Amino acid sequence: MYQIGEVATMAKVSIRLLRHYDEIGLLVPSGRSEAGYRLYGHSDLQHLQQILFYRTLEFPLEEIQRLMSAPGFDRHAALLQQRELIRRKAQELGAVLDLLEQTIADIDPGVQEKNTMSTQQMFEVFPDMKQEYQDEAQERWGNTAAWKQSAARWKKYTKTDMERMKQEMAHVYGQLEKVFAAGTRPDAPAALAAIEAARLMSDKWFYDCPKELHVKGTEWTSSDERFVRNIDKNCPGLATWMHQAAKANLHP
Amino acid sequence: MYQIGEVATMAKVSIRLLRHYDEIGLLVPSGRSEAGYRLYGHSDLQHLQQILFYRTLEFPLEEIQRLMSAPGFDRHAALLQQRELIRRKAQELGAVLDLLEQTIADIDPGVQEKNTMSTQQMFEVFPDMKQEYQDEAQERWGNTAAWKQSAARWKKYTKTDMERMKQEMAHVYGQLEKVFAAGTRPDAPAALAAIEAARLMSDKWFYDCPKELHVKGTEWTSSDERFVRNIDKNCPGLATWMHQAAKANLHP
DNA sequence: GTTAAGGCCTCACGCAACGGGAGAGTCAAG
DNA sequence: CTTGACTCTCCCGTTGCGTGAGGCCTTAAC
Repeated sequence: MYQIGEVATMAKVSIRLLRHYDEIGLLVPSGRSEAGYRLYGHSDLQHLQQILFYRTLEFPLEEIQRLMSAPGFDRHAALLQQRELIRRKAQELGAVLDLLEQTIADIDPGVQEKNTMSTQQMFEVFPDMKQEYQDEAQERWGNTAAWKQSAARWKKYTKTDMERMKQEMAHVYGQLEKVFAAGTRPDAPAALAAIEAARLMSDKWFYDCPKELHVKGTEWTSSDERFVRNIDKNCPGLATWMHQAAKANLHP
Repeated sequence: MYQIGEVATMAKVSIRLLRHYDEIGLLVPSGRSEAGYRLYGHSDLQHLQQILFYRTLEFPLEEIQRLMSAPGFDRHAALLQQRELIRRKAQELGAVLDLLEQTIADIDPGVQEKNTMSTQQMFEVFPDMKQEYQDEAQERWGNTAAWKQSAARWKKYTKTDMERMKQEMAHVYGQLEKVFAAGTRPDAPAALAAIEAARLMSDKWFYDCPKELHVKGTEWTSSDERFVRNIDKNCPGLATWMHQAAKANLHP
């Protein structure tokens, strides 16, 4: 367990930043000392590292928070994606470099050759960092309306809300795993009950989720390796089974 | 002459940003239409490009403004420096990439090998963007105290102040050039008067500038090719001559 | 014992760099 | 002469922290 100052020097960030991340719930230290000192464990450090990776990609903090505490978040997959995005960012920097070279060449030859560079050229490569990468993350999720709603709701959740949500989720997924592990067929009543509970949870915490959308949702998660790996962690095949159950639940 | 919207689409920035840059005096369009519409000329576009380069390097706007309207600012030199800095930034990104690879490798092997990565390693490479590059720009200037004071003063200057300053500077440099062009020796009374005027101007607009510091200042500018090129633009040898005059002015 | 030096805590305000309206004038086209 | 696309000037809101102020904890030195 490290104190806040140690973490700050290790990660070369300010103490204030760590406190800020605690305030907004992005990185809540896993313990407190008797005197109220923040105590960070090793998992917190991993968390922080993740956050810093996202930050180099200029993700807004809120986005980072949503991503990292999303139901299907998988560290390994996230790292792979980040690698990809950082590669792309490096390429962009390369483009800027090229533009610089060009610009230099354009005004270099001695006194004052006429500017041969078109106004289009002049600005072609500047990174529009604002969205770019986030959009990518969203595409994977597919539906934008639902996404936005989810994002909007997250804003309002307090820490206690989050706690409650986590508990509910654990319970619902526990049920699903139990039913699935028992070999229940996805159109059996017990399966339908469990999947319905999952749907209602999505509806409550994330976005309006009618049965049709839930079918879609389970389809995505069962076809995206990142989610599958996480959902199937304890129960291989669960993701697909959930999708089938959701379909069966359409016409009970 | 382009309207604000055209510039915005060309440079892929928001209209609001352009207005903001106008407000803070960073990029004041070179004209206005009768109706008060901002009109941007080609030089404004060049200016904007410069600004965007600096912004990719995450220079604070105020810094950019100071640099670009500094007495000895030279576009070509600036471009060269920016190239260097962007190269460095690309390297940093590369380092982050390496760290990502390492981290991935560290948790990849199947189930759960123990984390072999030290906490130091975990954070070694994250760019401390805050200062880094600006410091570089400052080093060139040498004296930090004077620099800071200069920076502090700039904050308070209004546009009209800037106008007045430009006029004064033009006048003082005009005098210097005239005296110099006449072949006056740097220790002649006319030279001393002109250099003293220059010193007082520095003192007034930039930072407390006793004669000793002015000697230093002229020494820097006469040994830094970027300034020399600008000062000597019309009068080759002026920078060095000013340095000598400043020395002579120590003991008039 | 106490006292001084760090490190930590919680407010709380401040700041940069814009985003996003509101309300109103301008300008070409139909 | 009106409509739609642009533009203008306020002015308030937001994100991601920086920077104290004022006060408690802990340790090491006098």
